[in-house]
Amino acid sequence: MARTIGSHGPKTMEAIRKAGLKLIYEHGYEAMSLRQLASEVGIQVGSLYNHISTKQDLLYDLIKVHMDELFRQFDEVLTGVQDLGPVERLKAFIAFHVTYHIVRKREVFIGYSELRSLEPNHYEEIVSLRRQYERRLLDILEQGEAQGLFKCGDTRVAAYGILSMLTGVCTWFRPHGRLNKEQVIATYCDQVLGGLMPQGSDQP
Amino acid sequence: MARTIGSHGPKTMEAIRKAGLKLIYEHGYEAMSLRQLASEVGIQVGSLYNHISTKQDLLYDLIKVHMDELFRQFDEVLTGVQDLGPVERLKAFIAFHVTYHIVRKREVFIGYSELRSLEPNHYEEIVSLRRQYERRLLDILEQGEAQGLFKCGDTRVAAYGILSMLTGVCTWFRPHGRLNKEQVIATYCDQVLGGLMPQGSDQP
Amino acid sequence: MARTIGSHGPKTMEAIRKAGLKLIYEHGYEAMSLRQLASEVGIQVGSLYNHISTKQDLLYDLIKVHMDELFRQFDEVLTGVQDLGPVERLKAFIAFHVTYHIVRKREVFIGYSELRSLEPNHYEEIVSLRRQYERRLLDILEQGEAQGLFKCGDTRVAAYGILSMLTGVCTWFRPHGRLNKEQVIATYCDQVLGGLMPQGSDQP
Amino acid sequence: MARTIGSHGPKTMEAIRKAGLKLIYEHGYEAMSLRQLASEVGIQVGSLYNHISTKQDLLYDLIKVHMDELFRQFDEVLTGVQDLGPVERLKAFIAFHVTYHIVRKREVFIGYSELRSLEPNHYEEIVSLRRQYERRLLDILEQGEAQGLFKCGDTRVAAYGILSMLTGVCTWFRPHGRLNKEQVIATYCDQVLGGLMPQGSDQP
DNA sequence: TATGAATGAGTGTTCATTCAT
DNA sequence: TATGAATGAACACTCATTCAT
Repeated sequence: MARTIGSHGPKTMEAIRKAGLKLIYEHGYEAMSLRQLASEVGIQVGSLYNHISTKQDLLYDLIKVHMDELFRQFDEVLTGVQDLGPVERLKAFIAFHVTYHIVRKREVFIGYSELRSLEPNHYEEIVSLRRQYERRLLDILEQGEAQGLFKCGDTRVAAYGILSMLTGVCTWFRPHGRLNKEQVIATYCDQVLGGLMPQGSDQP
Repeated sequence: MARTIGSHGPKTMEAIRKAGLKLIYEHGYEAMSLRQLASEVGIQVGSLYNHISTKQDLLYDLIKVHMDELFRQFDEVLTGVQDLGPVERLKAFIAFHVTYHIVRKREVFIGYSELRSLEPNHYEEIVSLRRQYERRLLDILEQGEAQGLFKCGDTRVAAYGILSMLTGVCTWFRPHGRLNKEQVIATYCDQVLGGLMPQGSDQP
Repeated sequence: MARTIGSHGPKTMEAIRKAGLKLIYEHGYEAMSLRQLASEVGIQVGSLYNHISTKQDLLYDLIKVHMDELFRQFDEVLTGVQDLGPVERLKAFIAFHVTYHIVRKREVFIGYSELRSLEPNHYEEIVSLRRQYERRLLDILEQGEAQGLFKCGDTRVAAYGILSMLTGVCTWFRPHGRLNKEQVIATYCDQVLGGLMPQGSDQP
Repeated sequence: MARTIGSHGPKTMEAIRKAGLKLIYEHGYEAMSLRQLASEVGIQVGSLYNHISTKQDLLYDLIKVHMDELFRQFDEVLTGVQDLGPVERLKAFIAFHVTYHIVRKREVFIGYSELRSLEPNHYEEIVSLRRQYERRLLDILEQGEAQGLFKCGDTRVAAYGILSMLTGVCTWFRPHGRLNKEQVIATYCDQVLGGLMPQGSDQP
């Protein structure tokens, strides 16, 4: 009984990824059982293995795809400002990072909270990607520091601080809450840039 | 002739708490098995139950004690500056928060990453305590805003941002790394206060 | 092409019920471990859960099916004498009850000795069924009493006594023992009916 | 710290026996844990072992003491009628058996329902005692049969039936229920003796 | 591709029993 | 005699994974 045109295989895989995202976000990787996952998808647990190889691989896949997408969107957005100065590029970074972390809050949350559930190989790979992403921000800060526009104290500490601050939105931002995305971005732009201005600064 | 000095009961309980802290920090609550825990402590798995009632209760106990200690130390430290202005109190808060999150990095990490592993009752209680702690910072920011010393955009968003930034240290700070605790505190004081200064300010 | 004839699922379930019946009869519900049960069936303990939901549910299932079968056979047998008088119907009841309790001695034994191992819901349901069964006998006795054929003293006490007497066979009757089933039935018919006859009883 | 006069040792043992009787009656031997028992008594579980040697021995002790008491009371009561005829002695037996099974319903219930929980040695001993007790009734029936006073069909079957009937009271009799003990005894005397009477029985 | 049944290792928890104090 | 802590085996149950159909 060969594969027919109407095969719902890809649909099933997509349903698995979606349900996996939801369940891991809600209960954590260790706490999510494949029985739960299968039930959420509406198939039997054995059938999962027609689509995934192991539970671990599903986790890796979700995180890897998220990281790839993070870089893809980053490049798409930041390319438009690559010729501008550090201040403009930092603003663009903030806007992008906050937006992505609001829109993909579950992927993002899993992407760092379940790192420790990854097997060593996968762990190393993803951590390396995260470092590359941090480097994107570090580059901006170092350039700004070199041009006398920023005064970071320590660029690495500043970068970690900024990333922590911005990433935090995925834990408290509510889509229809008191503030909209743009207001949050504006607030954080002020706060971050104000924090980096050399004394007597005049940020807008 | 009841409890003698040589009694090892309390010692065992302390060993369980210590090992539990370590293992949950390293592998997560769900991934830590009581067999691992007992083995780390050096007793049989059944013996754990002479000291804890359930695995869940151990988690709750670790988090609750940590929250209580957080408030206790906060009160101890902040009492000394309670009559000073918002700027000084914010600096004291930053110094305290960073210090606590460096010294108790494992308790702190568990305290938010394993919230979802708490049973509903426990969850509500701890989340409520966290909100009370956030309020401490909010009070400082609101007072500063009222006195025209801070310009937060939105005090709540600012508070979340500051907390995220400061809390982040527990994930990357290394005791004998490039920077010591005081340098990190100084850097973050500049960054946070700079971010809150209204006009072309000149924070000390 | 779903379930095929060779599928051993139903066979396994039947083997579990059979082995469960045997082990609970021999050792009691509490004393029977699922490891014993699985071993008796020839599968791994975890595989049991492809067929039963809990140990408790297996017990309930065994007792419920037995009670249903008791009523089914009762109706089948007693329907044939429903138009006859109380004496004939009591004889039919005795013959039926003794027969069933000899043929299904294990189900019957479990059915009352493990009642206390049932969860409250299940307990209530089964006890209610048992009361309905007792009522069948009570109806006969009351009708006989009303027609002046029986002199029970107290119909309820008489019914309990008769049921206890007849049910006892499942603890001592041996299939190829000194007496066969028909002889036991005859003896008990004499004894029960003699005990209920009004006339000629000259004991003080 | 030697044994003082006020030692409550015997009192503790008595409390253990009483609590054990209650808990085994309510939940069964297998289902009763020594922790439950200790808690009911108001001591720690380890302290039980100052009074009992094993859980099994407690069960044996409870049953053995009950059997001894059964014989002791039987002898006390039946001695008074040992020179009378089978009818009077049967009546005395019925009155005694019912009385004992009402007053000591828990001991009696445990005495047969937990037989299978006894170790082989203990099991054999108790079963042997039970057979001796049955023999007491058998003697009466055989003598009555020999004298033409009873027509039992089969004395052994009749004895089992009578014992089952009378023993049943311990499962349904309620001290302040509709009927008092004397009424039950009277009813069963009529029923049993009526069932054994030779003449006037015209049922086929 | 889906299913239901199987596996074997694992889970948190309870057990009767022991023993130093 | 009582205690609290320890033991090691056992418990019912769940897990991710496999595989014939």
